[in-house]
Amino acid sequence: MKFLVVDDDKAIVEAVTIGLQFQWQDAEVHAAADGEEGLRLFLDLTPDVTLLDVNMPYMSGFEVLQKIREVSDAPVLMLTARGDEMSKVKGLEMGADDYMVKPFSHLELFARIKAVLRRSELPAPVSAAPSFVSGDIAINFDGHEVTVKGQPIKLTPTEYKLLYQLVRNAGRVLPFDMLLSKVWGDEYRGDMDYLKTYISRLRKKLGDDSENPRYILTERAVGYRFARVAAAT
Amino acid sequence: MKFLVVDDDKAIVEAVTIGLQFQWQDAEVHAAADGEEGLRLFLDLTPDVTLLDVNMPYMSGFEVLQKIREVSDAPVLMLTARGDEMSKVKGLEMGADDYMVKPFSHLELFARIKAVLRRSELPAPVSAAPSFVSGDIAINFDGHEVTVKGQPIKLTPTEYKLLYQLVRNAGRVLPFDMLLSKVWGDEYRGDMDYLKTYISRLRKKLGDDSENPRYILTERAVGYRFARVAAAT
DNA sequence: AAACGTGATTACGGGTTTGAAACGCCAAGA
DNA sequence: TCTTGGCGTTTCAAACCCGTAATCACGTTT
Repeated sequence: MKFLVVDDDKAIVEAVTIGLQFQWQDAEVHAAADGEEGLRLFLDLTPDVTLLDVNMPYMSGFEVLQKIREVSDAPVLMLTARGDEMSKVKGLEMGADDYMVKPFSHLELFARIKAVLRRSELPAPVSAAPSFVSGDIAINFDGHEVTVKGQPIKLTPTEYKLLYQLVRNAGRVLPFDMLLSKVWGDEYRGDMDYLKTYISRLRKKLGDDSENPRYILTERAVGYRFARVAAAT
Repeated sequence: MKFLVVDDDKAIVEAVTIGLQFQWQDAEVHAAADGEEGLRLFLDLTPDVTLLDVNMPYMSGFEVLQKIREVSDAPVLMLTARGDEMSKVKGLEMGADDYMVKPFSHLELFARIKAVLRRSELPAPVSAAPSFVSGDIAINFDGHEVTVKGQPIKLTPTEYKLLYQLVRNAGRVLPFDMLLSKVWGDEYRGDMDYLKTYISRLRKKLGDDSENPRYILTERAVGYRFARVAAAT
């Protein structure tokens, strides 16, 4: 879940950021301190939810909201110190999804964000096409599906996680320690035994030959690298 | 536009009614003075928007909301004299779209109703989607009707919600925690027992074999996935 | 009042995955 | 050629994960 927080009050940004990361484990929070920067980040990042302060230098929250609504229907919650009616009504009429007056409770903010997300979360089109293809291997990340020469193969969770890390960084050498910490956890750094075992299992399932590997290449004393191979026609 | 106002304070009902009729010329406003009547009217009328007071005789607004959410996703705004945090958060978590504390400005109320309507009317593709078909299974989202090989089967509300989540994201792995939070609520994250039981029941009713499932596939240690199957001709 | 349907919990069995160790092989350097 | 460090493979028992049946509590219906 990607959030954008636009507010010139650093204390608020920080507090909200921490709260969001606590509520959504996969929260990716970006922050902007003024309207212009906020709009730029919005266009760049296309966040899932935007929290927008009204009173800001350079460009007010209303202006930012207007620009956002010209190109996007993404959920926007306005935050403001002013509690007056017309400001609220104006924000909502302009297309904001909710409007909160500072100071607000974090619990309420999160509950309102969830309420808005419930409504706006479209069924997010699931593409049937694999999201990664290399040689005979195709991977659909949405469905955790891996096929070799069109045949689906079964991977255990750990095998999948390892393959995922390799493929995500295809073409780049991943140091052993980095793979260990990403797949097993930080405390497993240096424990080559796991890696050796699982790389071997992966190669077997992918039909790769360690003597002459096509996919998982070994960089001696450094790490592994997933080969970027032209898709088989 | 059909509204339902549930509140035991006649003055509020009357004022809101007049306001609604002023704002929406084609407004059709129904009123109920207590929770039971409110629920009954809701089921009878299927209003476009429901305004629900929390403190009412016989059946609290929370109870009414819960019952409503078992069968419908229609927009609900809670109204209350109590302004305390937990009450707001509870209402929003239970599926309310907004939560206003009395006394409130009519302008703000209408602005919020409009904001909620904007959101809830958009997912036209969902409600318009005639039905979902996969293999021998056909689902009519509008009527909550599910048929297997042409035979209609009865699902309990919880079973339906679970199936709905799976089908809505057919082809995508849904993590256990996500299913738990969507079907039972955020506070149930980690409680695998519910999921296991209901998945088992669903599979039985759908005629699916867990050893070799056609529809609900298990991604060990990750989640469940509804198979994307070509419709049986 | 009794039967029923539903949702919430618990307990248990079977299969799969994982961790850990042992062994084997190759390549680089002495 | 020998040695050693670095990587690959296999094996097996313990741990874990999932499916299902059984039970309980509660509210509704007959």
